[in-house]
Amino acid sequence: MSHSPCPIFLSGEPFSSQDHKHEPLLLLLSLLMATLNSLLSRLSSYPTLHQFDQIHAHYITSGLLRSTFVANHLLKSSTFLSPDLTLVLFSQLDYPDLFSYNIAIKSLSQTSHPLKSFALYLSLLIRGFHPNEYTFCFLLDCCSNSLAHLQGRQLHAQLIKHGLNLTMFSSTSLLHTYGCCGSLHDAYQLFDEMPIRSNVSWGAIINNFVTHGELLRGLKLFTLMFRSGFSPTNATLVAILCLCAKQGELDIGRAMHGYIVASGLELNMMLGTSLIDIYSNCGLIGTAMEVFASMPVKNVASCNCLIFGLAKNGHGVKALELFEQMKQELKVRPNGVTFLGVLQACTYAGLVENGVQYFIQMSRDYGIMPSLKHYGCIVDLYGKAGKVKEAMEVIRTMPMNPDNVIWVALFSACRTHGYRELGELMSASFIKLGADDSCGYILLSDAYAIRKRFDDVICIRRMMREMDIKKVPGFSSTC
DNA sequence: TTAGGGTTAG
Repeated sequence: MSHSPCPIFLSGEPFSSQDHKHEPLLLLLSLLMATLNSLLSRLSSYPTLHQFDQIHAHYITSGLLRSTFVANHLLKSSTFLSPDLTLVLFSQLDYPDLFSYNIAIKSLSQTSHPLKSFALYLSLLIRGFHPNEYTFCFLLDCCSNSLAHLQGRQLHAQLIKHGLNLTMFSSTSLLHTYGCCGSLHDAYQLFDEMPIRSNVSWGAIINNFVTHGELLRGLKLFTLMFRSGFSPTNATLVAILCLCAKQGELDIGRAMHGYIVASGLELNMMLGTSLIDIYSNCGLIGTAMEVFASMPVKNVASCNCLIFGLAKNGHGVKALELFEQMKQELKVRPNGVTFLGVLQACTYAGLVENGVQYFIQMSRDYGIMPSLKHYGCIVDLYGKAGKVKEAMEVIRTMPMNPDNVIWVALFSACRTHGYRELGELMSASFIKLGADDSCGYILLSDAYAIRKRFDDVICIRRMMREMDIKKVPGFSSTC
């Protein structure tokens, strides 16, 4: 341990190494600090609740907890366990300092009521503390997590008041908060005024535009970032790739892929999975498979992504082969999402029996309880195969209420496989329930049109107009 | 003397 001349505060009393009459006491303190350092180092990694409780108890019995510095270490380590635990500990502090307040505010940002942190902010001001950049970063996290635009603006004013508005960390946090609250103009203005920027601040502003669907503006900034001498972080690349996958921007996705290869970046889980998503969404399933094969490490998300890609590109059997490979060769444990992909693959390949077996396997072998989405897949599996009665039986026996998606799957099956009257009856009941999903109306109107009941078709279409229900136009994401 | 900004994936 170092014998720093820095005063150590125990019970509020400062001792200095320069004070000779306290030499025996200092020796004792040295021993105490050695023990303390050893204990603090045990807290520096991720403690288990049991370890935490042991150290907490030791601090209480030894009286060490009366030191705010020691209490702060305990407070910090409690954040690895639960924000509620941190807040309880904070409430028990007799003399919290700014550090303690900051940790408590940070913990509140991770709870379901982040804006309670403003009461702590007020309290620290009343106690005469001067908030620092940490305080504002954590408070802004609270605003971002609760989409509190007004409070974000109030903090902006406080930052100006405390002379911290142009610093890197607080500006980046603030522009992120503005972005989260949809205030892209404010975010951009702030970014524009920043005297110094980092690749994180570039990433934050690009992410703001990209997450709001403004791919071109994001890309413009992406180019500008290179010109300013900054390189994108993985987070920035993945944000752009995600939007490319969503919007079917194959050329941009390919250019990003080219950049990743040229700059020698490792195709990690995030980047690899995003590329698989783009290529499979754009119909280039072969390239998606090549990307998957070139990934040095695969996890459940990358496997799931390719299983879905194969299924929706009409390679149901290959998707099931990958599922088996995932379990046996890659030793990756499937999750609930994997089974959604597997069930969809069975539906597209018409493998009803296999699908039912996988549905059983999911809970029996992996302990995954089927969700509404899994039941939806089974209804669709039976429905598309013309087994309408089995599909109805699933709906009758499932432990939760069916949603619109499940009803629409059943209506479609009725229409496709000749159960027209049943489909009409269900669509009519669905509409009577006051559903605002356009599918029920469209299916019923189609059913009437097939039977040349055009007066009824007009009636349904009029109802849709009056209730302002619009059919979502079809679109293709392939290029 | 302890903390920090963006974090993205079926």
